[in-house]
Amino acid sequence: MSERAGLPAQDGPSEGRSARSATPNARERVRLGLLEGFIGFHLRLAQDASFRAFARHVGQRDLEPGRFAAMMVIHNNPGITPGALGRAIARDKSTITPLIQDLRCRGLIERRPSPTDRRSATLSLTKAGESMLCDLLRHAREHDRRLDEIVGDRKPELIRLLRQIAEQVG
Amino acid sequence: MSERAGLPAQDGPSEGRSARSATPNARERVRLGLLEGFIGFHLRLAQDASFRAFARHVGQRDLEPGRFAAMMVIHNNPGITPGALGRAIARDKSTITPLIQDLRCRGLIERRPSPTDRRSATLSLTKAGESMLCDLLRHAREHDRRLDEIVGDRKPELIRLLRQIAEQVG
DNA sequence: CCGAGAAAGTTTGATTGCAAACCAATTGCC
DNA sequence: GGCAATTGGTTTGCAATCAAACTTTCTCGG
Repeated sequence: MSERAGLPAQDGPSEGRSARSATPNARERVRLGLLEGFIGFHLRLAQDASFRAFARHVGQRDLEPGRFAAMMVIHNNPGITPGALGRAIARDKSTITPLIQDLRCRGLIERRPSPTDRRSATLSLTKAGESMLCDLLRHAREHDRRLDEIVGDRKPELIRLLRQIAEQVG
Repeated sequence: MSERAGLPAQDGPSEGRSARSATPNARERVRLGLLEGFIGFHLRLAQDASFRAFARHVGQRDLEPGRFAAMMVIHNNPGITPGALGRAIARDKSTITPLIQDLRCRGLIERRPSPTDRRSATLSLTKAGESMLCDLLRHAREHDRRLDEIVGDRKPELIRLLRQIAEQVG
């Protein structure tokens, strides 16, 4: 490591505000040092910001990004099992159980015993689930359009990179 | 195994490789549908994978990504306040409090009352903290090099995009 | 067949994180 | 100077996760 071990100039002990809860950013010069070059760090910031924005736009109407993704996958794969769903959206199976219960309680999905495997179950959207999803999709698109604006024509490349990271960093 | 329970499985460009633990092979075609085009979704998958890999490489030695980032920032900004730290790494202030206590308990950072503001405090790494950070940095670099391989020469562009997302999606 | 081991889900425990309520100190405004 | 509004931090409550233990059911080799 290096960069600077003991840094001299300490531009006034913090002030302004920025990243989180409030305003864009005033002048709060915090040095990130090597962190600046870590992809993982920026991934987290971006994901966090995106998640938050999504929750604001869409979540208002009773559904956060996670649930939304789950419903999308179930919609596209009616009869999918909880396990496969978990793998598709990268959630542990123990996280899926309560998620399913929640969606079921709200009458959005149906869960019936698998005809071929008595341990397992199959999931599908209910009528209400379909229409809720349809509604959500409108807002989700709107949100993603915001992201699209930011990345512009680099979107395909960005997604390609992100997917590679997700798949290959193992 | 009756994978992909009832789905008609066809063209879908989504050749879903398993995401989470286990199931390395087992061709499991889950269609993501529109989700495929959502940047936010891929951000989450990538961030999750990255986080996990980091934790495996580095975290083994008692420190997860979050703590590491915090220490990096403190290292680069000795005397920083908890609030400014939180904004720098995008963590709520209420999350910072216990984090600081934890690092303090381990003797990695020091926390002293701010000379200028009696509400606030200043943070800095201890000797032990510095050497621990130095040690972590080696492993962190190694981890990030893995990411670097994946993104190749698109790294600057990727980071630029991620930062724009983090900043502008407010 | 039968038993060993894998796999699907659920349960439980611990961690991480946000948000809102709260307290103390500071700043601003008159 | 004095009081309201703001800001820094802490506390508390709650949601989302993961990991590991456990139960039931499947699958397979012999």
